[in-house]
Amino acid sequence: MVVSLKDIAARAGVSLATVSNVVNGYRPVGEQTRRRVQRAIDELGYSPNLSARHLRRGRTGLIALAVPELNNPYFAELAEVAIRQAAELGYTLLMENTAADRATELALLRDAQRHPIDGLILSPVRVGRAEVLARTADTPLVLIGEGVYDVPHDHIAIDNVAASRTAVAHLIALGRRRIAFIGASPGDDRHSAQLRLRGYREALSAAGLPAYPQLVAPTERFGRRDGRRAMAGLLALDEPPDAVLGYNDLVAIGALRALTEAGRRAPDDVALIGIDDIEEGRFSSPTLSTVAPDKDEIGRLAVRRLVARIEGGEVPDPFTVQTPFVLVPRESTGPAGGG
Amino acid sequence: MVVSLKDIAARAGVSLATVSNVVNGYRPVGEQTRRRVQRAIDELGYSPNLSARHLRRGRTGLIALAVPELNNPYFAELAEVAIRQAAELGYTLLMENTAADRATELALLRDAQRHPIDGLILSPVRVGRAEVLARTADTPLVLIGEGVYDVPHDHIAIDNVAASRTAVAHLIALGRRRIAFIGASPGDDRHSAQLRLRGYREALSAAGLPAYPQLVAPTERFGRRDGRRAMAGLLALDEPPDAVLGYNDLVAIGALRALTEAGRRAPDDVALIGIDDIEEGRFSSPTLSTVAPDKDEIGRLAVRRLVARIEGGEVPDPFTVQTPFVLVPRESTGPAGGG
DNA sequence: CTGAAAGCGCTAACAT
DNA sequence: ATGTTAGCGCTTTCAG
Repeated sequence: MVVSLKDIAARAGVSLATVSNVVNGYRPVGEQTRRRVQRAIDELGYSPNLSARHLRRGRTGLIALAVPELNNPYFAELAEVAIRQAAELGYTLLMENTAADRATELALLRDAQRHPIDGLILSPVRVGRAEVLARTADTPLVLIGEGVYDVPHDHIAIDNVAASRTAVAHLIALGRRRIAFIGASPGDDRHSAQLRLRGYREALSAAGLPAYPQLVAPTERFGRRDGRRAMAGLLALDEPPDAVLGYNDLVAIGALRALTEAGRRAPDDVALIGIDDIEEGRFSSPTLSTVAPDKDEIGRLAVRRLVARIEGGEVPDPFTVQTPFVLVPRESTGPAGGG
Repeated sequence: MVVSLKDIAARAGVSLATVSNVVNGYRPVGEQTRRRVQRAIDELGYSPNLSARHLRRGRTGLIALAVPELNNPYFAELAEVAIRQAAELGYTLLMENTAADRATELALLRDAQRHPIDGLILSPVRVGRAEVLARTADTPLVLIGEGVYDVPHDHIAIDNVAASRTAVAHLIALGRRRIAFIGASPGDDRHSAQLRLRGYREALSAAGLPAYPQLVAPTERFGRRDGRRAMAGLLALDEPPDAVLGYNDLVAIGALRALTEAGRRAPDDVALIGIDDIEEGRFSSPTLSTVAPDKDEIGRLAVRRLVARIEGGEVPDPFTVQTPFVLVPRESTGPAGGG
């Protein structure tokens, strides 16, 4: 049987409003009354009907985190943090998979999702500044992790250009000279791929190294198999690279596999580095060097920011936060022969 | 601005009920009327307020998938399938992380989650038959993937005993004789760990091989680092194993890393096999042999079954489905020296 | 085929 | 400190 406020009110001999106040603490309630109501609640096992509450309040208590791939451990790790933070703030977090699909991202921006939500955290990869600016939906929006800048929304991201510059500088410091980049975006979209490519070029140029176009390998998507295929291509060159930056750790791990299959070794023949710091990279052989964003910080900040927007009040203007990152050298770029 | 049924009704000059019928198709509507209403809907950009609908219908359109680790790629892959299937059936799927915590699992069984849901898919690891039987909540429940049998609920799982028997038989067929199992559950819970251990023992016994107790390594949890620690322990034995079955792929990958760190090789020194067939195992070096459950089937079936229960109608009695699995031999158990 | 109206359970404004 | 009540937006029964 399902008990409602009314049942509690009847049992405790008080009005609906009083029960509601005991439950929500919106108005003070006398100690005696409170106890009686609480007892009725416990005895009858009442829990509020959230649909009714939501209808009345105009809010659902639900926020969504939309990411391009659920399967990517980076996003799984991020989701874990975000879910916890959301729960702490009294919200439930819904995972949404855009599958890196432009239409899906646009639909989300338009608020056209199946379930009503109070706010959206979006990791956009196929929409850019223009589409975000054109948005008319008024559900609060927080952007994470990609390169859509200068829009009137909160945005939490690492500095993609600096991250990839750091990675390449590390390779250069180790004496590598023919450095490849795997995971350029073939089209105009996937903004972060372009930013990471830019960082790669900047690092080369800063070191006075030539940029060989054939060492920039585009990929369709950004998973392990894409990294493997691209690396196989690079190894088939007359002069293969002596180091590789992968767009992310997954791509780098795919590249590592291609290397192994070709009978070459990292870091001896080719040094490898990725970006993301997924746990997998700590257990590969060799372990994978990477640039580690602060996932905890990103996840927590995104949720807190969004909830602040939803609940209104004294919220500063939308702003972009660049969260810190650190270089994590591991075996795949270690001194050759180390291992 | 937010448009409601009333706005559409006014615009189209019809009653609320008619608009509702155009939207839901619950009763037939005249062609003329339908067109007029549809135009109003398009012009004003109406979309139903789901909180109101849910309040009225007594359902939320939300189902939850509760798993012990979001981070485990096996569950991420499963979630991806389940989310898609749910969407196809008009439901939104909520991910819930039990963190393999008994209290959390019990709370879910009691329907004590933050958000109201129409049904629950649970992968229980710390509760057993008794707790499930004691459940009084009437939200439909589908169990997946673990060893809670003979309860009046739908249950989708592989045959854990058979799966691990198959894995060990494979190792034996390759000539291995000192076979270890990593990932025994230290306590009484984590039922599936016990089932897989049983399969391991059955396979040894069927082949007339001795079961060395020191080759059964318990782990606290079931991640990569647990596998690594346990393997390091096994390698320190006077007579280390010549093959290892990991409770799951993650544990096996951790074990593989420990092997590499110890300067030994798979499969030459120790053959390795896991269970789950996560993508990571196709890219490790060596690639990881495994027993592959049909994740697509499990995810789809679980959701379909749950939705059938929710929507009532002609639903057969609760039943257990054992989904198929296949042995996937890869390099980690390949002929020694093969690569 | 269409309309009127009740009411799902709750919160919050208005009374007392 | 507590009670009364309108109404959130929708579905669905009852009338016509």
